[in-house]
Amino acid sequence: MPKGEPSTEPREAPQSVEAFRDRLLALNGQLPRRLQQCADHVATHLDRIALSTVAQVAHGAGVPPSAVMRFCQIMGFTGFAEMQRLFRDALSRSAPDYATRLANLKAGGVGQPSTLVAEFVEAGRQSMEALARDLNEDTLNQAVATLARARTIHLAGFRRSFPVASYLAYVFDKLGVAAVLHDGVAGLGHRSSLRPGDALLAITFAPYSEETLALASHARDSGLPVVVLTDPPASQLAGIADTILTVTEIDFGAFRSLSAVIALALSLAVAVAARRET
Amino acid sequence: MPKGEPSTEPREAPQSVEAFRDRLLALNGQLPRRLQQCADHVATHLDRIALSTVAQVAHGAGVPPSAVMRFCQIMGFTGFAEMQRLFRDALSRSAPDYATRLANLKAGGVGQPSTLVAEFVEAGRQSMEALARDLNEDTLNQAVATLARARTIHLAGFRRSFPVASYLAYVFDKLGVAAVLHDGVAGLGHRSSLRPGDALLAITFAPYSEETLALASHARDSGLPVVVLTDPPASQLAGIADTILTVTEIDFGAFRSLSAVIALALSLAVAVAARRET
DNA sequence: GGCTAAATAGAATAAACGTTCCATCGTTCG
DNA sequence: CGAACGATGGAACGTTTATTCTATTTAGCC
Repeated sequence: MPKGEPSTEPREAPQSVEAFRDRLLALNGQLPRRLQQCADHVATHLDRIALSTVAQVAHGAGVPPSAVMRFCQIMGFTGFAEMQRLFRDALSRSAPDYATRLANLKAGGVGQPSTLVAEFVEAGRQSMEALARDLNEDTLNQAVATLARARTIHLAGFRRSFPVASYLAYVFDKLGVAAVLHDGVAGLGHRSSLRPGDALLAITFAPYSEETLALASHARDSGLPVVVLTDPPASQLAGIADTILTVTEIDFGAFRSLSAVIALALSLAVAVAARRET
Repeated sequence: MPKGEPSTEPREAPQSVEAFRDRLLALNGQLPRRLQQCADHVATHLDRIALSTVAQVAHGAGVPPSAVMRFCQIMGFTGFAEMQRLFRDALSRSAPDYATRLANLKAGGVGQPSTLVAEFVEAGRQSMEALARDLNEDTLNQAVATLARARTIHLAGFRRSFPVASYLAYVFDKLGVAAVLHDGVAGLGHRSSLRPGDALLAITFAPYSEETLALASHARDSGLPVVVLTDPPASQLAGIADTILTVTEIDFGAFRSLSAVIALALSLAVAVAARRET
């Protein structure tokens, strides 16, 4: 970063929420007290701006309304109204009339296929939000580190977890990462393929399948690290896994969309592959 | 429905967006011209209310502002402000600070696992929205009808579609619907299991896998109905499928989240099972 | 420690907006 | 055909909310 601090000088207003965040970051630390309070509060409640008044934002930040106005001007806007428009536009673009469409699909009547689609879409969306909200970054990093060290990654997932495991097998193959899918074909386990230096990635949801638990125990006994992808609470698994990644998948009826699980699994796979290459 | 038309009489205001829609439906057809215009416009742009002014809604509906005010009162609210509060509350509940959280995850830095999660979550969410937006209900109903008539449903899906096919096999099994997963284990096809009265459900994305195309052609030649779940444009498939369901899955990098495909596939399965039971 | 400049808070102002009211128009029913 | 009622549009009103201004305080610098 060059000397001098030109970033509080007037400039044109951010044209997107991303640009807004960038400017907020650039300003951080070189603002007077009250404006810094505004910046802090706004940064952690970006989504509220679209629906709040100046007075509400000011109250949230613990400053008088006039401080919020100065903050808006420092950010490059003529005032609060112009800043708010940026967030309102973003908000209405993000949900053009998605909600309406969903409601229309649902309104078709119970049992109609389109109603089911709406319900599953809704369940998937909620699952995604839950994943983003509850993700434990430390645990994820730990899982990536463990798997990146492994020579071969063994994948376990049966019944409803099998699609996830098989997708991981496909993705690891494409990424050039050695992985074995324990699919139980022909009634055979692949236990003998577990070698020192390998790791096990198990996907299982309560009630846990016996095959998965057995395989995990076996791997543990052989001294291999075990990473488990499951749903909370994972209390039963504490004894047989080194790293436990939990993900809350919202069900609709008896079935789950797998959206969040797959998103997490994919991230894990891509991160592991990236870590290996470097 | 009893005689008389009490539904335009004063009553308490709807407490939820669902209740609002219900009341809108109940009122439909028994409103004076201008109020009906308001109702029509509001029904198709439910999401805009939260962020619009009276003047904007009025302009959108092609009526003077005072007509919108009367509409709000007919709906049971004291005025536009009270009605708007309902939608604003719903909007802020739906995105508590999901957007902020996503941005924070992304801000972790390129290559960080948490950044990947944010990207996959975002891709999944967009895919879901695209599905809800673009779903062709007629085609879906047709697919359900076709599969519900089949004695046995044959499932085809290889490579990255295999997780979807295998999940469908699991779900059909749980639902008590006869289904065969053509998994290509041992290099065998299951062609001989295709019998008259059966149907084929194939999942494949461009570039289409040869196995799937071959199986679909074979089924077609045998006179079996073929339903395909694929991505647009599906022009190549027109010749070998009776029903083509398209779904746009947003990719992140080289991989797709499968969220939308799975949601659609699940809906299909549950609808087919429901249709059979009756 | 006093001088200068920036920062702040609160009140005053102005704009935007929701709401109400009333005169006019159209429709229906006697 | 005419009276009565409901619907309509537009203007006036009052409230809410953004914005500006200025006196006062605070912080920085010689």
